[in-house]
Amino acid sequence: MPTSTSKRDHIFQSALSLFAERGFDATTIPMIASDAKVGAGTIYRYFENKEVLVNTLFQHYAALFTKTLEEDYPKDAGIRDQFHHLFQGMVRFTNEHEHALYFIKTHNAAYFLDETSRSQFNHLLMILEGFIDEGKEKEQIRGLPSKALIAIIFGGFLELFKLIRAGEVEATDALLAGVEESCWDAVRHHE
Amino acid sequence: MPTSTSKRDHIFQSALSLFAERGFDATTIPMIASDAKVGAGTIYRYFENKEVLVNTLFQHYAALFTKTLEEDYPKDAGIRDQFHHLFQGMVRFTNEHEHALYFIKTHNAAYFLDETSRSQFNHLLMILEGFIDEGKEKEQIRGLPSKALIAIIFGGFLELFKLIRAGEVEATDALLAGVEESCWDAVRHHE
Amino acid sequence: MPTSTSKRDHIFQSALSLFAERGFDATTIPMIASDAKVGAGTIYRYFENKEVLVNTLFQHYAALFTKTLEEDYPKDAGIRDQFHHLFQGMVRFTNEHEHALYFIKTHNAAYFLDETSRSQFNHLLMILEGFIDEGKEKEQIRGLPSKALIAIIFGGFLELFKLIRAGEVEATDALLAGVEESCWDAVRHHE
Amino acid sequence: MPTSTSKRDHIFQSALSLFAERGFDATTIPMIASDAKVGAGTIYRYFENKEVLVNTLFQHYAALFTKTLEEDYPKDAGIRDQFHHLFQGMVRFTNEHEHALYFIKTHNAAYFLDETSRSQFNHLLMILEGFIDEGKEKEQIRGLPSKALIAIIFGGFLELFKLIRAGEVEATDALLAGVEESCWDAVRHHE
DNA sequence: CATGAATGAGCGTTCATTCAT
DNA sequence: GATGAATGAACGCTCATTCAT
Repeated sequence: MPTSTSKRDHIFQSALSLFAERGFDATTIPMIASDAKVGAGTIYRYFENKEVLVNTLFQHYAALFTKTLEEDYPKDAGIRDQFHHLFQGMVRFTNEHEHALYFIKTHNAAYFLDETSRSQFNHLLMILEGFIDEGKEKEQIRGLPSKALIAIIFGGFLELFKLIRAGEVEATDALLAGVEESCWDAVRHHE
Repeated sequence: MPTSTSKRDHIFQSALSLFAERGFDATTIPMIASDAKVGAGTIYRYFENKEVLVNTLFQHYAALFTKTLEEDYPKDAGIRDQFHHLFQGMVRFTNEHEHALYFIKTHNAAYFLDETSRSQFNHLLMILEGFIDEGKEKEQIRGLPSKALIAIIFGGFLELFKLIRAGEVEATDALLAGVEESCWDAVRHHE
Repeated sequence: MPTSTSKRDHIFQSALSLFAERGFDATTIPMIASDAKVGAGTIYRYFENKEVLVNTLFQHYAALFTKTLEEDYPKDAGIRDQFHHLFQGMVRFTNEHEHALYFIKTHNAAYFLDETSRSQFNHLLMILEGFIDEGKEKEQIRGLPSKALIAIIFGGFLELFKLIRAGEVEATDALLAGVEESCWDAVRHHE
Repeated sequence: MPTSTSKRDHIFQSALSLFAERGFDATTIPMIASDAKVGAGTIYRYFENKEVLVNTLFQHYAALFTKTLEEDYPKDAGIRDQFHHLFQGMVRFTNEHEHALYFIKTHNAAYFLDETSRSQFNHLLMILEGFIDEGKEKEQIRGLPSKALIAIIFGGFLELFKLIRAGEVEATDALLAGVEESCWDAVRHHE
């Protein structure tokens, strides 16, 4: 059992959930260290400094999320099916990595992100924008700024998962389907 | 016009715009003081400490926003008109208090908010939920968790205003109407 | 009585004597603060950081020493009189600024000196080298590398003052004259 | 050839050259370990801690230098020949142990030296003082504090070797002889 | 024996807060 | 009241030292 790998993982996980819950600036290295049950100095064996840590984290989960969205993407299906694929990707990804999407959403414009992180995030945006632009061309998605439409989708989705985590709502298939439908109605073209 | 009142106001305004632009943790007291053109010590004449300042600010604008939404609320009009009233309230409020809604949205789950701030924010949510619940009863709003529906509305609205501030989009009436329609479609009941 | 000026001076003096006694790397900011009887943070009101402090110190005393050497320099006198002037300058300077010359000598090649400090020191060296080169031309100073000759003069002089400070030797005029004569014999041309 | 002895030697040599080049405080244990091609922990098998290491090093080379000066000392020769012997000893010692004399000279007053190191260094000084005192008695060396005279000799010699190492000067026999002569003139009695 | 991952004390530095003016 | 110089706790980070392997 490789101890060092598990230590790096502990640090990674603690940093992810603390950054997601409190934000980068309000999360201290001692906090991460104590949450990960390692000495403060140990963090620096695995990450050059706090900014490298947050960028590594960001890139890792942005890439993972991108992969989730791209995998088995139904290129030739209808817009609605493609939307379903994307929405299901968010659901699956959030189930597997509890804080990751919230962390990405709340930190994607932060001052400390490096070029790699920004372009990683842009790649992610472009996938979503590509979908939306294609839908606009086919007149199946309404003619609003893509970023606003993406924000609506993310906003609704993340809020839903906050409620689920808080136990205020149960994550039934019906609920998920309902929110998907709501988001879809927000973006689709109505005659 | 009493000087001290205007000093308090300067501090208030500077704090609001700095918290909105940089976040609570990245905003220092000297920054606020210099932006407000007062000495750093002066801030402590009006606010016990930084957390009291941010909470006062939060409560003030949450209350003001609440008031804006409640004022002239068309109790007896149809759901769609009520929705329009609320959406227009957001527009008006943002025009009058540029950074306030963004500040509220980005700080409403922060670790430093006290009980009063949290309940103030809950009160705001409850107004919106009241509207949504009434709509659900009349089967004109879809049967989803109210908080998720509110998130979608806020999300879309704020994203729109970010784009406008960034100059990526022009704030035409048509655009505002389009986003209002999108948000409405996200929440309204479709047969 | 301007308190702040005296605080800056206390910091300056404490830093000078600690850097001279322990060296830059072994001197901590808390040490300087406690020696100067100020809070650690106070040092940063007057000096941007530790490197700026040491460079300010270096430049200040290098300039002062330069001035001492240049003042009333007997341009038209003989080499021996010029040497006497320089040696007396060292004596006077060290009496007025106990640790300064030792600090300059031990830190003049340090990695943390900035361009200004280095050129300040080069200017000082050039004065001494100018004297030596002139003497070499007149065949009154021996044909050895100027830097080696300067080192001998400084070395003897500083060692003398260490002994005086340690109380191992009394600073009589006779002693000073003797050391001056020894240094002079080390550099002068003998037939 | 026992491995452990060679490891200790590697550590010793690496520590010597790093301390001489960068100074005690700027030299880290990992630096020494990596230069010596051993693990950082291994250093602690041979030396209790960093201060013990530097003291051991200091005492070792101070003793070796002492031995070099004492070996074949021409007790019955004239003062000038004895001086030549000592000066040649410095040359030989520096050729055999490149950084040792510079390390001794730059660290002989350091805060971390223990009593043994200080007395070892005093012993070295006393040998030189013995020579000087004898010369003073015979009125062949001038009547100045011995330590000041020794400083001049060391100062000139080390400055010479710095220039040689820096490539600013070529180490010819003529140069060595010239510096020896300069130092001798600094200490010898002139009528 | 030798290693290097792990630790935490202590560094340089910032900034919320106090208080003499 | 208003100020900003002064403070020191706490930050991000380094490195001497330990100890499980």
